[in-house]
Formats: sequence, structure tokens, C-alpha cells
Amino acid sequence: MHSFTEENYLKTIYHLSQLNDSPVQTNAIAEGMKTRAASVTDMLKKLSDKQLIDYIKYQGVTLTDKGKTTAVSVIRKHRLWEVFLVEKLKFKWDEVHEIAEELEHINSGLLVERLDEFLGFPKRDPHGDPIPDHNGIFEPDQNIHLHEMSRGDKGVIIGVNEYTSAFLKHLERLGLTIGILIEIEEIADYDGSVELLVDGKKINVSKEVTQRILVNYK
Amino acid sequence: MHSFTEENYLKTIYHLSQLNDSPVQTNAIAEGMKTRAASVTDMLKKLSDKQLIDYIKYQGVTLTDKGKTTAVSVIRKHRLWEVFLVEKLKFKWDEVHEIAEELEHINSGLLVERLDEFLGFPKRDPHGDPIPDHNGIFEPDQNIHLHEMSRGDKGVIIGVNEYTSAFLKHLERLGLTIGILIEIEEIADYDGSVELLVDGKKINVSKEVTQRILVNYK
DNA sequence: TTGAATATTTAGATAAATCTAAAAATTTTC
DNA sequence: GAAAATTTTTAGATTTATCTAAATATTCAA
Repeated sequence: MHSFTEENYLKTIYHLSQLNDSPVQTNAIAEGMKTRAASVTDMLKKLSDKQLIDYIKYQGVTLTDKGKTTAVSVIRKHRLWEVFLVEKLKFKWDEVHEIAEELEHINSGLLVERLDEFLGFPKRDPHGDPIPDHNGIFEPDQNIHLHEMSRGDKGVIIGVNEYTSAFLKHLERLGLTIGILIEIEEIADYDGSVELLVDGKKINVSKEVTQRILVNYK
Repeated sequence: MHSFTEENYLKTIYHLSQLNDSPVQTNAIAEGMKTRAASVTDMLKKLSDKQLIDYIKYQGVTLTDKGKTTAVSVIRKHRLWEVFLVEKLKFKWDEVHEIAEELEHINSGLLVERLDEFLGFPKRDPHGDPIPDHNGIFEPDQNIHLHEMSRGDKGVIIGVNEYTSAFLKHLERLGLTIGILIEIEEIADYDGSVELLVDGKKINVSKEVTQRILVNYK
């Protein structure tokens, strides 16, 4: 078995390698794990010895198949527990991330499968992130960041990529939650802020916010 | 916050001090924690520094109020999660102990209270053990071990005090599960084995088994 | 293409939880 | 009540994950 720390490293490396395909750098991992580069180097050696990553000194790391499987399994558990907390225990979507960070390390294959079944095999977590299935397969999706859309485009908010309570509460105040239909009214050249049409009302959101919202606009 | 290990020590000390009121001995803790006496001594110093136990060298330990509160909180979580696993995720009563050993350390007060509510504020776990309430209060009970009963006594099986899969499966084969009404037909002087009347049928159980079954016989 | 800036690794420490072996305290037995 | 047996503690190592400071490698920019 892998320690909590090892699992968290794998998860972080997985997420970082999704952003840009190139090998993940030590400093990026250090930032993601909120630790120092020297600590990352130590752990990379360990993960490499366990054949969970391919690691070349000074060149960064990529996950091996074994490492990827482990990372996806942790992500699956994280997202299923989030669904449980929101759907069954009435938590708000901005309250579940921290608890799921703990629950994701509970170690029982049977538990995960029973939980999945109990929840009705959900496809997405409360933040709109896809939940990989039993075999680690993600449903293919054609999402786009809000800031990549053009004037007149329409779509449904399908997810976010920041999970702080501050950010999620901000979205809620604006009425920007999962499943909401939006339309791009205007994009300001000046600062990249965007005017949206939501439920008949006009809303202005900053560029920072548009970069953190995923939209499904098939 | 306390580490998983610290919480497990407190839980073990709590259970041992329930058996006989006297201070709990180092060796007993070592056995309960499946570790060495030397390791126990180290941890006792630590727990003592944190004022979770009263510890006198060579004399054994008792929990302080603070230590007791922590132990009971962990036990509450353990038992609530067991109810969840059996009632909601269709686990068998002999499959839940190990998983609950992990879940009991998840650290969120709100989670425990929401879980309790979701489960309908259960009073007992699947093994018949009482679940302390929000304030750490156990429902008073007048249970007795099966081996303390006399010929002719009747009662309802309310719990067990061993949780190995082997033992629980054995009980199931005998039809001795929580809620079953039993009557003592005969107690053998020879080996202390007991003949029970269960559901109209006669069943023989060894002394070892009778020592591990709790009966409510009001 | 070389010097400066940046990124990464190494070296050496620290803290938590554990271990074995040996010493010390307590209890039991005669 | 002293010797033997048992229990507990101490001393010193080990493992995991972390840290700071210094050294080294890589990249960038003039």
C-alpha cells in the first residue's frame, strides 16, 4: 500500500500533467503540495523506486501506468465521497473538498464500489468534475474554459477548477452554479472581464473568474 | 489535533479500563495495540505531556477527562460508520470493523453530526455496542455476558465483544445474531459449555463463545 | 556563449513512531 | 525477607516525511 503522502503526490502530479503534457517540474509539485523543492526531490526518488513515476534528474517526472492507475483511483474516491457529502449529508458544494481529502485515502475496494452503487453511479461530482468509472475511464467531455468562449456563445456551466470556499461562495453569490445556462454578452478588451446573461440578468465577472469556470457548449 | 496513533492508544486504554477499573498496565496496552511494551512507554510519556492520561511510572495509566472525551469521540465515529456500512452499503456485520478503524479518524465534527442524523440517530452499532451521543453519553444498559446467566434465564442477544470475521461467521452459522431471543437450557459442569434454546431448536456453544456474547435480560 | 538568474539536488537535521537489548523496578515465591 | 520471575523503563537505532542551507545543473538574456 501507499502512504497518504505518496497518494497525494501522485494526485498532484496527475493534475499538473493534465494542464500541459510535458513532464511535471519539481517546483510545480512543491507548490501544489505546499512543501519545499528539496522535500519533493526526496519523495520523487521514493516514488521512482516504487515504479510509480518516471523520473530523470533535473528533467521532471511523468506517471507510469501504475502511478496513473493509483492517482485515478484516489481521484475517483475523492469525487464519489464529495457526491455522498452533498447528496446524502446535505453539505454545501464549498464545504466538501477538505473532508474528501481525508476520505479519499480510505483503503477498501469494496467500499468504493458499494458507495458508487449507493449513489447511483454518478458521472460528475458537485463541482462538475467527471468521476472515473471502476476501470479508471473518464467519460469523454468537450468542455472549454469560460475565458475561451466568444461573444454570443452559449453553454452550461459544468465545472470549476478552483475549490476554495472563498471562490465557490463568490460564484454562488453571482448565481453561477453547476448546470446554469449562460450566454456571453460582451468581453471587455480592457481587462478581459466578461458580461454574462444568466437567467435573464446581466452579470459581470472578472477574467480571473472566467479562467476557473468550465463550460459545456456542445 | 491528535495523530491516528494517539487516537488508537486512547481508544485501547479506554476499552481496557472498562474491563477492570484499576489503572491500565503497559503490557495490556502493548497487547491491545499489537506492539512492544517499550513503544507503549514512549507513547505514554507523550500522551501524558498532552494531559490525555495520568501516568505514573510502573503504576499504569488512567485517562484524564480530556483523554476520555477524545476516546469516546473516536468510538462514536467508529460505531456510526459501522451502522452506515451495514445499513446503507449492505456490508455484513463481520466485514465492517476494519474499514471503520480507518473511517473513525476522519476529522470533521460536522460530518459526524450529519452522519448521525442521516442514519436516524442509531443507539447501537451492528454488533450491538451502544453508540455514545453527541455529548459522549452512553445509554445506560443492563447487559450481562452469556456465561454469567443461569439455567432457565431468557434474554435477547444485544452484542458481542469480539469482532473477528471468524468469530462472527461462527455465530451466524449457529444462528446467534443481534436481536435473537435465547433461553439457557443447560450448563455443562464439565467444560462450561452451554445448551441454548434458539427459535425452538437446541444449540450447543462452547464456554469461549459464551464469554463473548452480551445478552440483555431485563 | 558566457554570466546571471532560476531550478533542482545534496547534505545534514529534526520529529514521530517504532524497534531490540539491556537495565531497573515491582511482584511473586519459597 | 531475599532470590527469582515478571513487568516496565531506558538507551540507542531505524524509518518516514519533512526542513534549511549550500552546492550543482539548467535556462535565459545580452
